[in-house]
Amino acid sequence: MLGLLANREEQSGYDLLRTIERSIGYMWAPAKSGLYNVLGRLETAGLVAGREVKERGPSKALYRLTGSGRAVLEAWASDPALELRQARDPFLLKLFFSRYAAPGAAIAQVEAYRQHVERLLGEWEAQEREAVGEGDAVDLIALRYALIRARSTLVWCDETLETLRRSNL
Amino acid sequence: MLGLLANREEQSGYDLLRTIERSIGYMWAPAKSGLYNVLGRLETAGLVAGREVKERGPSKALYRLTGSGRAVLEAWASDPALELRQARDPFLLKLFFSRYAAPGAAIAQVEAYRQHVERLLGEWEAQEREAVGEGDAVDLIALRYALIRARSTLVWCDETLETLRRSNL
DNA sequence: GTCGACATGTAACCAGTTACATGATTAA
DNA sequence: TTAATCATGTAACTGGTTACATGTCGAC
Repeated sequence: MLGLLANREEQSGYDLLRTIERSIGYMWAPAKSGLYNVLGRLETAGLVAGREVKERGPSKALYRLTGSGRAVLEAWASDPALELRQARDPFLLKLFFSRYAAPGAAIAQVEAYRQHVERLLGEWEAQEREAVGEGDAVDLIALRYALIRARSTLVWCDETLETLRRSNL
Repeated sequence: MLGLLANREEQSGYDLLRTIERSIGYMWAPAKSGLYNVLGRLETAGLVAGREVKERGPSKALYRLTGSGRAVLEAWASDPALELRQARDPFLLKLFFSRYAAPGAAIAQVEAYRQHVERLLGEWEAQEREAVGEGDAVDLIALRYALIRARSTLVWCDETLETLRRSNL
């Protein structure tokens, strides 16, 4: 949240939701209620400052980053400690236990997954084309991660489908 | 849990923890307390049956899958619906906001991440060699997913490090 | 006599979700 | 007049986590 507020002057919770959709949505997208919740807690902590605004449309609160908010953001971004979290993929877990599935189920699942990844890849490639226009190299680094992963996932899907078909699963 | 109990006769919570470590640990590994908790709830639901055992060592409960447990497992494994969850990667998020980081911080983070992924890759490759010996093709499918991802992540790390060094970040 | 593996849990907390609730304004 | 977009939240729940608590047994 702090990062999203850092280079833009004043955004409402609603604005932030759309900013997220257009930028980091593919790696971090909170639920609406959660976003408003953290915004409130950040304000209480003095890391962001909000002001009420009433102009054409329902009234809203516009938030900006405070000095201590920026300090916290910079400390976090500079901290070299890796925050690792287990990559939990329910699709993969189900596939692992596909020996207990009905015949053909594993193939159907991988095919559906492949289609899903292909759709995501298309979206991210579109985002990449936009970002290249804006010349924002850092945005691209994170996006390229998603792209590379998606492409190798497709390779894995094809390999896996072949394996499954050969063993009649 | 049901899947892990399906092809093994009777395991204790402790046994399951080690089974997880050796098999699906790289994609799903609950905390101890959580595991005992779900085991209890599965028993209440009648999906697993436990019996108390006292033999050299502290007393323990051995669980086996019940008939309805197996039915639930098979239904889940056969269900073609994709359970998708957002891949949230705090490392990537931090990198995205590395413009607010101290000079050199981004490079240090990617280097640490690269090292971490390389270590994981080594573990998984060892696991792969073991599994090939046992000829378990389905275990390998899931593991190959992790391997392919890890390898492409390393490619991305190198590409990213070069980009960062060129732009003096 | 103390270390490590075996073995099981409780309590408190945390990050985040879904479902629900409310309402203003604008465009078709 | 109806739907879409703007705008903000509460309550309940879910799927976990960490820290703590307790103890047995064998090996060295």
